[in-house]
Amino acid sequence: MRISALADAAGLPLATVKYYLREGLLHPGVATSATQATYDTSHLRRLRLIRALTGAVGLSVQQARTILALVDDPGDDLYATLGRAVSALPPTVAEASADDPDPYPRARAALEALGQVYDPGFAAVAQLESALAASEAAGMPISDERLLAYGRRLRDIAAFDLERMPREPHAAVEYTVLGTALYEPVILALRRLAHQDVAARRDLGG
Amino acid sequence: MRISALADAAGLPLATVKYYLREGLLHPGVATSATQATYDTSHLRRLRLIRALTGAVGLSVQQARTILALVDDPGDDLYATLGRAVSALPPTVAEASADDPDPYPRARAALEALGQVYDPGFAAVAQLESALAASEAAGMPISDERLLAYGRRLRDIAAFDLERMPREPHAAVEYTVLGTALYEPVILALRRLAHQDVAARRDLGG
DNA sequence: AATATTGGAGAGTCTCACTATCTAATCATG
DNA sequence: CATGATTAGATAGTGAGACTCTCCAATATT
Repeated sequence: MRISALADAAGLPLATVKYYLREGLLHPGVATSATQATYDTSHLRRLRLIRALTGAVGLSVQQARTILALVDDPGDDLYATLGRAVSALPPTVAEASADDPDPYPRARAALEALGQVYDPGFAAVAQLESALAASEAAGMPISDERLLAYGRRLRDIAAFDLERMPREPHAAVEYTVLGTALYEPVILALRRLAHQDVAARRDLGG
Repeated sequence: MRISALADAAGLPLATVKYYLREGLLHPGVATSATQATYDTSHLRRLRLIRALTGAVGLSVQQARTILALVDDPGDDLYATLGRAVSALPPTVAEASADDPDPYPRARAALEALGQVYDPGFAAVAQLESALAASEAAGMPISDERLLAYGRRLRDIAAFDLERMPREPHAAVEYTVLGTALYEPVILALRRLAHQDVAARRDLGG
């Protein structure tokens, strides 16, 4: 398959495919001459993944590149790889100053209330802190009760996710990293729909 | 309070505050002369809300303006208002062509499996469709089992949210619209942290 | 032989979210 | 009350990001 056929198959403008090649999101085809290369289904699959990440998930090209690089070339430590993936995901959050003894007080309190480990090195802790701070600043702080309600259900979801993790290391990384990113929009959409559904039922009931 | 004091209090550059005024995100102060106006704590609160929406929640200025307009001036129909808010939230999704008999097949099947109402006019349905399609295109389709697992927990979360809704209509709209947007980053961060926690426990246990 | 396509590089475009500059009027202060 | 600082409001400029276009020489295809 030549590049224009690839672009057609993916439903993308040729110029965009060339752009992704240039940016290193898409691996080059096999060169057959100075002005020709062939592409296969791996390129097509990759393009679909790129569009899923930059589209529905809402990543920038830079963020998508980071995620793709982790999937392509995971280290031997699933933990560290997941950590790197999470810190590439939005929201991007400023790094805490090294000398702050308690950089994420809200997140620390929240995790203690939930009985979960608090590791300030994990990017999601900073993300939680900024999300809690934003809610508070906007005048809608999150109560402990709400935190517990949310935390318990999300823990169930996370447990479900991990139960399905493939055993083979490379597949496990791919599943974990992509599953974290790709399923987030599903989760948000389901919550929004559940609001509607629960409200509808409540009204009908009385 | 004058505009520079307001900017200082909010921790924002003066030029940015002026920009929000121009864009209609921030209501004008009370003019005391041709070149002077005074601002109060309502302006400060609004600035904090704007930054929460454009920062942690990740909305564009245009999206934030839509959300803020809904909170400021809700219709008498909470349903319709929530619907408008949801369609202002990312991901932005293309409208289905009017003559398509089944524009959201994946979302329809999903909601049927969950036993929830399927209303193709609700923006979150289109968002769910695009999230499911993206997962599928990326090679990680969502099984019914997973959908049920997620759906049940998110329904619990939604039920919790609605139980806490204030009675007074204006407050209810504010709570619902802002709660939908502001708590989403919290939910994503908690899931990411739960992955880490569950994985850690699993490793310790076996 | 004539026409089309390609890889690769560079430049152009469009949107966004600010950020800066300017002007005339008004304030604050010594 | 003179003088420097601020202000509202308008216009213009900036830098990043994600494409999109144009070129060119070298093949491919017909």
